[in-house]
Amino acid sequence: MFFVSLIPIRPELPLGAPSERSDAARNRERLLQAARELVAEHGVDAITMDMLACRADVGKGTVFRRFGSRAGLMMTLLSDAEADFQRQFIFGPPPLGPGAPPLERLIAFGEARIKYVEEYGELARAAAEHSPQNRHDAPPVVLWHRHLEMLLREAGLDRDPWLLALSLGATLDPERMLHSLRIHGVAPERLAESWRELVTRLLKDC
Amino acid sequence: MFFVSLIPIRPELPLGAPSERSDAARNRERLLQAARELVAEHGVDAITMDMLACRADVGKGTVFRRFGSRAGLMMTLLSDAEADFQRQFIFGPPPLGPGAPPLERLIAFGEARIKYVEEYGELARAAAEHSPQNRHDAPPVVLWHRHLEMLLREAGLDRDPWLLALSLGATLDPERMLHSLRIHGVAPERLAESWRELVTRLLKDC
DNA sequence: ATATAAACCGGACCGTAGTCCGTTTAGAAC
DNA sequence: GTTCTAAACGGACTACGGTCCGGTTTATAT
Repeated sequence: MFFVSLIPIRPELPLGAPSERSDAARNRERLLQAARELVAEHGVDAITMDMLACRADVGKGTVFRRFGSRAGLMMTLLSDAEADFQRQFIFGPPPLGPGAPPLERLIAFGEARIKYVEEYGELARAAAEHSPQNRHDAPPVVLWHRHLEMLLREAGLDRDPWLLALSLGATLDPERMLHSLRIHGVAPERLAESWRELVTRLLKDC
Repeated sequence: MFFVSLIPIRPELPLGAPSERSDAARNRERLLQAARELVAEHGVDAITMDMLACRADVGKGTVFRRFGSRAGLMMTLLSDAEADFQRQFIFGPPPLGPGAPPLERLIAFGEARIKYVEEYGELARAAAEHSPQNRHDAPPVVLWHRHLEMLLREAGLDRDPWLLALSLGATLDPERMLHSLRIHGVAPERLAESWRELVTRLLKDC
């Protein structure tokens, strides 16, 4: 099977790539492994960039050259899960993938997103922190947005589906859902049920 | 006229208050004036707490004792506008205040919120930064949320209006709307139109 | 006027994200 | 193997939010 990296969070080979130097590659692996270990041990919110540099036996500058920022590191850690999620709603089986009616795909999209947040929510939140740009215009976010917009159009909602998709995206925002789940103790099923109610009502009579 | 501070952002007299010392009062005034000047001169995002302390001729510790945090400072700067907004949708004339049917009140609420963000968006965003707690559970946020929930109930939406209100609140989130307005250049009227479309569809046949 | 306690003050200090730049090293060319 | 250069490295440095604590000021009681 041939895996396409649909919209990579962090394009690793910017198209004219003079292939990575061996020490760089080695350090990247060390950093990623160290990062995963630290996340497993202390949780996303507790790890600092110095910690990571130390654990990977690497200078701080190296960490930042590799990932650009803390958010960039988190995006990199998320990229596999993210690519998988993208594959599912673009190429996967219905109702999440193509083939089902738009309403059902919308419902499935929300449900999948909720599961994603249950599993990777802390990472996703950290990947968007301290930067409205990352939060709203990161490539994966734009892709979800376009997907929602397309489904709305398919369902016959022609009045500014772009902005409406933004509203729906806001409902599925990781930080928001995580807050409901963790702080207010809302059950994931209840979130899903509310999402279903929301999109069902929206698409009625179109 | 007697102004009630409905849900103060920052309760200034915690009910058993041994009344503020005169030097404290003087410093508070100096700080607020300096803060407003700095915001006017450099914009919300550019001002730092050191800058403020320096401009107000006050120690840094004093700034933080007064406001608790950068977000706290911003809340204080917002509190007048916020109290006014609250008064309008609770006591003001219809359709924003009581007296109009729920759908019209919802529409008016969104429109008022958009105007608010146009005017105070940067402050509002800064007041919520770096703290999901502030962003989602600050007293004013809880109040808007309850208001939305009440209107949804009045309109006959009985399936988990609490969560549905959360979704609507997400649509009106200052950071999100500000991003649409400033970065994507969406016209306020278009935001308002989209909001109207959203709530109208949601409340149809209830 | 004086004593006393509580509230307040200031600025040194800390942790963390992010930058800078002199030094090292991989790898290509010869 | 030697030389050369661009890329990568590392860690000192900066900026900023936030904390701490010894000294000072205010208000009150006597």
